[in-house]
Amino acid sequence: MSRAPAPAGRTRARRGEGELLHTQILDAAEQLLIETGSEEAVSIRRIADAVGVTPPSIYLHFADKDELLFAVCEREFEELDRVTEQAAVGVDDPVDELFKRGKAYVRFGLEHPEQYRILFLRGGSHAAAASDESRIRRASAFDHMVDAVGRCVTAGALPDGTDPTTVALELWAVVHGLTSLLISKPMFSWPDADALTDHLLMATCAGLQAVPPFTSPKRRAARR
Amino acid sequence: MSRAPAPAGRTRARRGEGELLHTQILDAAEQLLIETGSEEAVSIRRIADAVGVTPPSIYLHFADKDELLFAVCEREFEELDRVTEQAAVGVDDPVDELFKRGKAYVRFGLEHPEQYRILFLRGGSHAAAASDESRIRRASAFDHMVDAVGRCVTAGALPDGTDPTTVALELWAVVHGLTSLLISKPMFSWPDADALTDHLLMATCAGLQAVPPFTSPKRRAARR
DNA sequence: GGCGCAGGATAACGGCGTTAACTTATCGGG
DNA sequence: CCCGATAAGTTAACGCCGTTATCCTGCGCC
Repeated sequence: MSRAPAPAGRTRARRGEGELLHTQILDAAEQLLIETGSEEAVSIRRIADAVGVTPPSIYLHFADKDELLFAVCEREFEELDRVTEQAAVGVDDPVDELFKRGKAYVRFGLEHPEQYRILFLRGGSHAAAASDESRIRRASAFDHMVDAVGRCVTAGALPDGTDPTTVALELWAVVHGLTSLLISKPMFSWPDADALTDHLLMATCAGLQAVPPFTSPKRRAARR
Repeated sequence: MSRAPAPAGRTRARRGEGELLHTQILDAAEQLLIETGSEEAVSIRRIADAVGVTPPSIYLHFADKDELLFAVCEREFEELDRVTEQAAVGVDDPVDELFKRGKAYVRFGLEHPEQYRILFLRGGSHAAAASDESRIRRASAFDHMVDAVGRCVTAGALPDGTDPTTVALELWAVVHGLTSLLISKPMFSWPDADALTDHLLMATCAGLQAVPPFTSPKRRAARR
């Protein structure tokens, strides 16, 4: 695993093309992350070597390592949105659409475990600031899920008074729980992931139809 | 935040009492993890300083840092079992018991976020080998959950033919999904965590009662 | 043709996990 | 009573890491 001594072919970018290195860095980091399958194996120095540049040059384009890794995964997860959208095309039954989206989500997470870990299983430092609501929403996969839940409500498949955002959060929690457990406990003797996702989503949807919608406890016990 | 220059009071253990340092290391690591709330801030050197010993001495008692951190959290999560067991005492309705256990799980995770992250949100290297099924089961909180689901089945609250282990996995995924999202996306504008847990667990349980039990897809489509 | 500045490179700092080799105190046995 | 074996550490060092301050260099415009 000796660090490759750089492609050596790189020549310095021309005047306006500093942005070029930016995407080259992202590409190299992404490939390293996929090849090694481990975040800690992706070091600034390794990325720099892969691009054919010295480590400090990275900092001309990214504030720090966290931002770089997050940018890699943000790019990767634009594909998550594409995949889940793709899974929903041509599906008429809005509840079935929830299934399809959920299954596509789990499948995608299992196919990109290390990126999934970085995006969703961290918290520290500025990563927390970088993963705030605005960025999650800009990824838009979540918003699309909210819309799909909304269609279930208007179709009468979910009770009146249901808040689509809350239900989307709940469904997100379900598929995220499955995905992250499957990723981080691979030694566990799991049933078939796809069938399990199916069953749990079916149960959850059936349950959400049967129980009264979520209400915030704001005044359920007025002021303690 | 200058590293404390060691309590300086420590004197070398006597002949048979090498194990003493073992628990002192665990104590110091646990306290550092709680104080700083971040895994990366807990370094071997800091732990050694806190105990009043030099870094290599740690390796007389732990193979590497992963094993140390995991040991810390394993200890912490024996308390998870205690807490969830406590939440279940005196609860007659077996389905209500599932609720109580789930809520206690989420609450515990939110109160010990960094330990939760280490135990459940990693995967790399030997950590994967260290978190295999046998160790999860020895933590026994999961086994207790399986038993609780079993009681629901025998009480008729869950359909005949239900596999308690599968349902326990599903419920685990639900509470784990909520917990880990709440931990790693704190900036998101969440509804009240307790009420959300309540609602999602209620829906999931209602759904599990309503839909047919999980069946493995072994021959659902014989050989592709 | 020279000069400003974008696009890098060099060198270094402090911290990290880990290892090899050495030291020291304790304790059972002669 | 002392002595050597050995448990319980220490010292010194290696190679990696992220990051910063500083310096260089050649493209493109006047």
